[in-house]
Amino acid sequence: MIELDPVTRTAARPITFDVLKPAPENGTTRARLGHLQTPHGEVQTPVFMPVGTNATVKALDPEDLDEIGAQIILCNTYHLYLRPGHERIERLGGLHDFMSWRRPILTDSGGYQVVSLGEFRSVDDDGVTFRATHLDGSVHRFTPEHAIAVQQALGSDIAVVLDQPVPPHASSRREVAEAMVRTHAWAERCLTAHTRPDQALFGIIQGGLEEDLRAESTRVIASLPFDGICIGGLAGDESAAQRRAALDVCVPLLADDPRPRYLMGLGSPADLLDAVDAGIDMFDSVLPARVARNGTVWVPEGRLNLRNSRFLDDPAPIQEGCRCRACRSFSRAYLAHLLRADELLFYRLATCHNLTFVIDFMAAIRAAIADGTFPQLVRAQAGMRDNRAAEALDA
RNA sequence: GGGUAGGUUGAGCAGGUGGUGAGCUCCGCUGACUGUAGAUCAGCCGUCUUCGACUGUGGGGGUUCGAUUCCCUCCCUGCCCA
Repeated sequence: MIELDPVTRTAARPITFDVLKPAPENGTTRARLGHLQTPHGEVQTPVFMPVGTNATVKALDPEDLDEIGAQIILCNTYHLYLRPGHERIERLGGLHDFMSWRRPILTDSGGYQVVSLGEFRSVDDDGVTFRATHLDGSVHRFTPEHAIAVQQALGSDIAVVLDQPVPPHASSRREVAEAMVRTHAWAERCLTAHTRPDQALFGIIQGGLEEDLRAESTRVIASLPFDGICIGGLAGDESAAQRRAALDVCVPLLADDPRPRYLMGLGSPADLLDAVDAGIDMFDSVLPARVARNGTVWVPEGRLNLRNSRFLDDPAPIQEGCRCRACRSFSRAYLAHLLRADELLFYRLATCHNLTFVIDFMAAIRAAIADGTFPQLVRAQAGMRDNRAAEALDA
């Protein structure tokens, strides 16, 4: 049963996005406050989405995610297609039931694997052929239509088109242009293939670091009836300044566009702040969780590497006043011990902390936008560097 | 006391029967990580003046141009016998 929009008499969109507080007219910032309504609940933006590639945010369960305050998570189409299989998940009641996560889910299309599995795939105009090298080496074909079919079977709230990102520094202008044109063609094919009425579909802007290509891609993708606009190909090896320059091309062209803007793959606090300032509403990244598993935790002053011997006798929590389960109960010394002993609890606690840190950081950003102090927040954090915490400890 | 197998850089090993032992794995130290082939990866891990140099094969002595290697002796460890 498809609900009809009372005004347009067309099928209601699966999601709605309302800008609660637009960017100020005076141009000091493009940061804005938004509200996203999905079939599985609402999301306050700007938002950070933890990544749960294999239908789990590594080391956490849904109760942990609720406690952390995750509003929406990202899962991966390619990985779930390979294992356990999208049809199996569909038979088992869809991705939400399967993983027991009741809040919204956005699925990535497998487009990122075009880059990350660069050695194990080939791209042509019709799609991508992957070799599942981390499993059995079997060969799999992803076309735009297939990527949509898998995501419809999974039943995510938001699906994403198959695209072809390119690594910014390893690609010539011609390669960037070719991948962009292909991405545009695939975007249209995804729109045609997509039929699930309770699932939104986002398009993806590409164009590398070439200003004119970014602008062209923005215009093309924005001209299509997507429910949201992703900006892809940016959380790679480009500098913060290059990334900001690209955003400053894309976002102004979307100034009058009512749809949410999602910058794919960004996750460090400094990067998030800058991108919100540039006008981005949604983010995802493996960074906070991966970095946590590898021993680094984030604090307001920067980062702490719990592998460092200095923490073995440190009775303080990771971050004084932090509400996460690691900081509520445990010392840095205990966490440093768990890490050295390869104890599994470490991964859960460290991940809880970093995700709580990022999610609280986004909440602080929203609060600052709401009360008009966001530009001050940007200025206050302008010197934010990753090694400041270590310097503070040494001082 | 007799026999036997050993003693290599924090640990565990490899190698080496006259001509370069700094090789590996742990441990340890440090760094990286951004739409997850990542609870992973990289560098360091005897000393120093560190693109190199020096020292180092249980201790001492001997043979030799040259010894980790051959000889003598002592110490230590495991096992077997008494």
